[in-house]
Amino acid sequence: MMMFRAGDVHVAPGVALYHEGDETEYFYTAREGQGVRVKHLPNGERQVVNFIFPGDVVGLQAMLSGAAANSAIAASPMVLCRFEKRKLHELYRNSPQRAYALTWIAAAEEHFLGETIATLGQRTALQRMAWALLKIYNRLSAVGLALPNGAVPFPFRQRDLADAMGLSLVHTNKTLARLRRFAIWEKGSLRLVDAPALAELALTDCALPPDRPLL
Amino acid sequence: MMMFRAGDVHVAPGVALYHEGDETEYFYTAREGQGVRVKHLPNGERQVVNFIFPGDVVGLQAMLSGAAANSAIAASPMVLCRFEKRKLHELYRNSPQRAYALTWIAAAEEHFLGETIATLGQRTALQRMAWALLKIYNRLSAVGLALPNGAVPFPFRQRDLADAMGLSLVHTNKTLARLRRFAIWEKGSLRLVDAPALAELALTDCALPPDRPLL
DNA sequence: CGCGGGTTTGATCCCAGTCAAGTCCCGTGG
DNA sequence: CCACGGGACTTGACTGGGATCAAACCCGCG
Repeated sequence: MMMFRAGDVHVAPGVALYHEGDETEYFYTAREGQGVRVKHLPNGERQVVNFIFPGDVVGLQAMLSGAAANSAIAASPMVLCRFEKRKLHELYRNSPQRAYALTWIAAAEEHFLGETIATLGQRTALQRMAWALLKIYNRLSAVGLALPNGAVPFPFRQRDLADAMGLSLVHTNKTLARLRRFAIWEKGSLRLVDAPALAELALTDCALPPDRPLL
Repeated sequence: MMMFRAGDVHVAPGVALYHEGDETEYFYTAREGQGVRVKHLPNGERQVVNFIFPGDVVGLQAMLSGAAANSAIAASPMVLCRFEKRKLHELYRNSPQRAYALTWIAAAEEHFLGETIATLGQRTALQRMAWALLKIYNRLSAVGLALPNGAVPFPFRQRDLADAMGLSLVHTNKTLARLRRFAIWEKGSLRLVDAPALAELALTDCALPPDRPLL
C-alpha cells in the first residue's frame, strides 16, 4: 500500500480532477470534500453520473479504455489519495485483501448506479428528488459528516442536482420547494425534517415482483 | 479455475436466474443466450437495468448486501457458468490474473451504466432508441453473433426495450416505427440499415422535423 | 453602486404517458 | 376446417408533467 500510493491531491471547488477524454494514469480515493462525476453530451447537455463522497473510488472506470468517459469536479475543497493504475497488477499480486476490497467497492458502486437508472427511468420529479435527498443524506451521515443538529454539508448547486436527476433547473427548484416541509437545503447544508415521509415519497423500498413463478 | 467453477446452468426463456431479494451464493458468467437484469419498483413498474449478453458477469453486485437488488431473467435459452461467491477470496489469493480480469469487467460494466444514466437523463425518446439499438448491435456483433446478412439475434419484446429506456410501451413502438428506415427489428433479429445515421441521431440533438417525417 | 451567479416564480408549450381500439399471428380445441 | 383466445405489435385521440421562456430577487464582491 505504501509503495502503491502515489501521493495526496488537493482540489479547489470548481476544479476538475480529470477531464473527459483524458488518458490519465491515476485513480483516486476521496478522503475529504465532495464532488461530482459528470458526462457531457455533444449538444452541450450535462449529466451528473454520481456524487463523490469521502470513501469513494474515482476514476477506475477508465481503466479499460484509457480515456476517461467523464470528468470529476470538486464542489468543495477536496483531498484525495492518488494511485497509479499501472501498479494495479502489482496490488492484485501482492495484496489480495486490498484487491478484494476494491472489487467490493466497485460492486457497491454498480449497485448504486443501478438504483439511479431505475430512478431516472421510472420515477416522477418529486420521487426523484425525494430519493436523491434521502440517498445523499444517508450516505453523508454514514461517513460521519452529520453535525449535532442533524445537518450534513452539501456544497452543490441546484444545477448539479438537476443534471443528476435529469430535470430542468426550473423544475428542480419547484420540486425542492414542494419538499421543503420534509427536507431543508440551504447555505450548503442539508437537513431532513421528516425522513419517513421522504422515504414514502421516494418509494424507496424496492418491492418484489408481484407474482414469483419459481424455477 | 476448475475448482472454482461450480457447474453450468441452463435457463429457459422467461425463467429467472435469481430473484430480487434472494440471498444467492452464486454469481455467473453468461456463455450463450441473452437476458435482462430487472429491478422492480413498489408501484409495480419495472426497470431493465441492463441486458445480459455472452461474456457478461451477472450477480456480482449482490456480493455486498447479500440480497440481490435485481432479478436476472432469460429472454432466450441461456447457458451460464456458475461460481460460488464464498470462494472469491480464494480466487483473489490464488489467481490475481483472474481477479484482475473480474475487476476489469466490473469497471466496463460501470462505464456502460454511466452511459445509460446519461441517456436516460438527457436524451429524447428518439435518441434513446437510436442509442440503444446501436449499443446492442455493436455489443452482439462484437461477440461474433452477427449473421452473414448482418443481422444479430435479439429475442426481447418491445416491453423490455421500453422498460430499459424508461419509455411507455406505446411510445417505444412509435419511436421504433420512426427509426425503421435506419434499423429493422423483427422476428427476434435486429439489422442495421444505416448505422451512421443512427449514430448521428443518438448523439446529436434531434435534427429531425417533429412529426412523422420519416415515412 | 453595478455586476454576475444562484435562486425563485409565473406563463406557455410540447414530448411522451395514458386510454382505447384494432391488427396480426400463433396454438388449441371443437 | 374454422372458431376462439391470448400475446405481441400498431395506431389514433387526448392529457399532463416537465421543459422552456421570461422576469424578478437576493445576495456577496469589486
